[in-house]
Amino acid sequence: MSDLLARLRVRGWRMTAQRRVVAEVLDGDHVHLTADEVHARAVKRLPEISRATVYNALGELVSLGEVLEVSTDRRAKRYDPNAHRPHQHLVCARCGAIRDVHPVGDPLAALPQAERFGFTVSEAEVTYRGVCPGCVTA
Amino acid sequence: MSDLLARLRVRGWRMTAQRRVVAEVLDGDHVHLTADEVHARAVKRLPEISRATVYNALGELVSLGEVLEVSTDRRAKRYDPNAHRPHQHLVCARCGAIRDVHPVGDPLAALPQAERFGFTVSEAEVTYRGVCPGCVTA
DNA sequence: GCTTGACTTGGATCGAGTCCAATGTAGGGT
DNA sequence: ACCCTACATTGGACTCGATCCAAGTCAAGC
Repeated sequence: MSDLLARLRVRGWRMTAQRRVVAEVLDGDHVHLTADEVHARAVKRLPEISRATVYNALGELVSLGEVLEVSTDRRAKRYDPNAHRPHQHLVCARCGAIRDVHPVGDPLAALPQAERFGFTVSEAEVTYRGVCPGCVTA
Repeated sequence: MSDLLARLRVRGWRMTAQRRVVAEVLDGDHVHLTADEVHARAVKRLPEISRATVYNALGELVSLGEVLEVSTDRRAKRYDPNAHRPHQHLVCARCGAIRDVHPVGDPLAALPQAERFGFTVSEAEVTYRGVCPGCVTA
């Protein structure tokens, strides 16, 4: 879909085989992969790629703002390639499945000035928790 | 303030020296301590208490609903003794300070049925991020 | 094509948390 | 008061995700 590779090249991101593969993995499915899952998929295309490189590449994509980090629990961080549109996450408490969701209104607006305690508040991150259809019936 | 110890006893929580100390630490200051910080304070009163025991006690207080777990980043979980009133958290991106805040309205209500994808949604956890007054001037 | 500064590697290391078998003890029963 | 036993504690080993590092490799500008 989105031409992540092209955008990265334009922004002067030094392109290597490893980085290309990582970017391609993320640009493919719009699921929320862990670093290890990204590594597993990357290995299929480039067997020698190391975990450290995957971590490096992911970290850079995050600081470039092309990918979002999501940590909904104490397990592995997940990487969300859908960085272009603001959204929140809905997580299944049983199986850990994650969906992007779009609540109405700006969650930041719900925090009155009096509740900001002098902070410069820049972001509101909402995690909805529940049980997904699959886990309810199972 | 809240008589955590009394409530625990009433609920049949088997009381040991270690558990008492952990409960007292949490009931004292209303700050958001990590497990290690709880342990450090507990050791002052009961030098032999082990980390594992602190983890056990904290875990039980959480499942009893007397304490909330807060993980705002990839670092250590923090424990929030203010479980009796619903609230959200405001976190300083620089120093990690946490404040309890009370946004207006129910964040759960902001998620339309169409955005729930068949999940049974039970909870909305909001983390506001920003920079605290101390870190802005520093 | 050379050069060089940036990238990659894998193995060591780290930090938070969990697990476990051995030991200790709270609290109900008598 | 004392005993029993089910439950709690201990600390050291272990897990898991992530980060660090020094040595080797390579993309891209000249």
